Amino acid sequence: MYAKVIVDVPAKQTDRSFDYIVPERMRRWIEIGSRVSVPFGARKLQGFVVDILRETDEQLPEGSKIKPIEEVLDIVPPLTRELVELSEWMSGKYLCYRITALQSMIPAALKAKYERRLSVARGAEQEEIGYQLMLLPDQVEIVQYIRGKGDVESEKLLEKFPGKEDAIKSLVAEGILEETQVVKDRMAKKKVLTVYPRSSGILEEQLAALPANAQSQKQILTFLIENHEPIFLSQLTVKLNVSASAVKALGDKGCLTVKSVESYRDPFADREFKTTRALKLTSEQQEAYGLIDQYLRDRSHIVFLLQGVTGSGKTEVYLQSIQSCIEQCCEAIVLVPEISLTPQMVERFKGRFGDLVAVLHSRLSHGERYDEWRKIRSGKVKVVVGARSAVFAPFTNIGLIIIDEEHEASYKQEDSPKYHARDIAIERAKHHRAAVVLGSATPSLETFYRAETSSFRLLRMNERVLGARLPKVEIVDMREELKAGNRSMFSRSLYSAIQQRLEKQEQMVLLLNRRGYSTFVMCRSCGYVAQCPHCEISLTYHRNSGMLRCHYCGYAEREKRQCPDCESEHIRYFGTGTQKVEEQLCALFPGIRVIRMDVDTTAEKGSHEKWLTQFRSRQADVLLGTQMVAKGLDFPYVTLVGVIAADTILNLPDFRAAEKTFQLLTQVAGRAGRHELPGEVVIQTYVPEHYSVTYAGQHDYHGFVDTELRARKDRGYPPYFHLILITLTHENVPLLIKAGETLAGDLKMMWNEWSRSESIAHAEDRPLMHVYGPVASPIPRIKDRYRFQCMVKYRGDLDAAGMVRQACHRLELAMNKDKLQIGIDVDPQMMM
DNA sequence: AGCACGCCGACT
DNA sequence: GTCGGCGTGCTC
Repeated sequence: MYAKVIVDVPAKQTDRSFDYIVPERMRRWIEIGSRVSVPFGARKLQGFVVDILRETDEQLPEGSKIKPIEEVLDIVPPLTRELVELSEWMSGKYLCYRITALQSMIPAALKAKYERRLSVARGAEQEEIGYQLMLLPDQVEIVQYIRGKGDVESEKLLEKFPGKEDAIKSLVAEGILEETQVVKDRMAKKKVLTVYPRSSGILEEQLAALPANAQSQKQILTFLIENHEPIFLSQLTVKLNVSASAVKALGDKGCLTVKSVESYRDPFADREFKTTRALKLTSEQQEAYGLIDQYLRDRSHIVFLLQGVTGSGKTEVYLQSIQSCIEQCCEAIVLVPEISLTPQMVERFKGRFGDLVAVLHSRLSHGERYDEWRKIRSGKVKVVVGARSAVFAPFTNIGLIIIDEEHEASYKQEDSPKYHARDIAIERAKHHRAAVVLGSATPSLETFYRAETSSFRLLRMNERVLGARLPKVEIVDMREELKAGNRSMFSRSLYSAIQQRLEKQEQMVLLLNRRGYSTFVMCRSCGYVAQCPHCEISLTYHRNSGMLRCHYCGYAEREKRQCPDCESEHIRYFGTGTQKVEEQLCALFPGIRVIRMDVDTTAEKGSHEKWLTQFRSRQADVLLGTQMVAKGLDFPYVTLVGVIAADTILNLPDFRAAEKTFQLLTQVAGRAGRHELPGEVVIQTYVPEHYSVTYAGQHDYHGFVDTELRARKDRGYPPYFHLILITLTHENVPLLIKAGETLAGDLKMMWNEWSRSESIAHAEDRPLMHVYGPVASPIPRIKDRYRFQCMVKYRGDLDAAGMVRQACHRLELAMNKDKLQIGIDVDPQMMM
């Protein structure tokens, strides 16, 4: 019996399976998806079994190098066969290594940790040491130390004997010490002391026999007689306010046993969730739910786009669909953007489905995450709610996958494998014959286009559940403000709107998509602009710390009073960040209470929730922040939403800039007036005539989409063309340009050959491919490496990814040892 | 990615 | 004449 194993080495040369013999004792355990430890060259590595060959004929060809598997690392394989197959699909689609795809599917706790241990070799006898072998005193000491411990981890040994690497090395070389390698998990399973009561009869007997002064023991026995089941020691002592010694005394008397038992860490252990019932659906909701339900019952694959305006009650449709899914004995995955995975969100799911829900989000510790994951793998839960990576939940019978706020950029992973959770969800759903529900008020153009043209089914919900009206939106032209002599960052409209809320004691949300204080620092005399020395990007001024910071690599330097070039003192700070807005608010409205939320104030764990809770309980008037304040928040007393500068995203070098601006404006506008109080929105901009701003002001998604689709079609962007972005980085620019030209040239040649071999029809949708570049990336240098990129645009039935793979492969061969880095992003979200 | 093997310069 | 530099190539 052989196993094909993908080993834990993300490199081109090892990006294939290696064959291993499965020893007799492992045959009943090993499965496709098993995690194993295998010898690989001189090392021992973790790997994943991707295939098993049950060949009985084990005659190996002469000189065959095949080795046996060392160990199967889990009783239950961490991956299902379906996920193993999915990893193959992923590596083809996103051009990543197979192992990278596999690793992204398992919790970090199962990432291998490699450990080397040293022990004294058998045969190295006590007397020999120091005499026959002529060891140094240090070495004798080391050997004695190891002999005393049995074996010692290499790193620990070095800590104990610092600077003695050579002494240890020669001991190993001479065969006195032996080195073994171990593949370990990163995380131990949590063990909890648990009290197991003996039979009730024994307990009652002992209770009667207790001396009168044994109050605590009496209490414990009474409790255990009433609740005759195992209980955690810690829970028992807290509940009854007794000490562990009293429990131990009862253990000695034979009333109970205390065992260390593997347990799940439950991050919600001390939270109680109010159970909720299904709400009555509106007719729109009912219609959407009915159709989803029908597909769940038929068990046939489909993708729905559930387009509902903010406040139309999408979540209730999700909840009832999940209920139906569970009733069909299937499992459900719910993806939400990381930022909206708040306790309130979790509560809605836990409240409805209780213990059947596992929650996966980034705030969990590795251990907690692993425990939630095990509940999924073992079938203890039927629903998982989580951010992007929860799409890999190891369920075996998925009926429904929901992606809320489908248009969110955070569903795209920015490092390898650069997958999009939406693609993964659809691929998995095909396999399980499951339904996918993509929910959004402002669907991405890709999704909307597919719903309009072909494969997705569109469900619409246009009414707000509580009958609340969409808020009135005022668009303020900041150029007019300037003409009228208003040089402040608040227009007259916004100023008076804020004033009014303060008087009425209502709350407001202000959005500015830039953190820090000033966005760039320039010398008025010579034009010098403070830049990061490692990244070609201007530094942002942070007033609190008095530092200039790079938002890409974290570089920081002290603020400047004098120009470093011309020594003039005409250093000025330009642009506006959240810090500056906060300062101005406090200056203009004395006594105003502001909560600022951005990466800088929410770095600390749990601070995000802390701020929101404070704001919800009306301890502040203003919630000021970057886009993180725009998503999914729902505060009854917010009646004003102000966008300080709607153009910040619009000016980015990104073909999705208009789409993102429209989505952001629509989302924030939806924050106002969701309850009884009517809402008002003020959007400040220098380009009030831009269609992304005007359509957002009219809450007109379709108007926006029509215009934007036309623009995309004209310029050859998604959804009409697919993109592949190839980024090359190197310290040396000429070499980089040469590499880029080689790459682009190769790709163009490949396309020409392909198109010549096909009979090209002159149809609208005939396959087509364009190659652009090399050009400098929008951020031309990061961490001292220059960046150039090539862009492939293509449409139709054409294996562009395959061509890119081949071209990059060739480039790597031609330029290997030159430390050229190649990054490939299929369907990029960002053009950086 | 590591790690071993192998071929050339600065030392006892 | 040996130790060790890191270039090259392989890992079932």
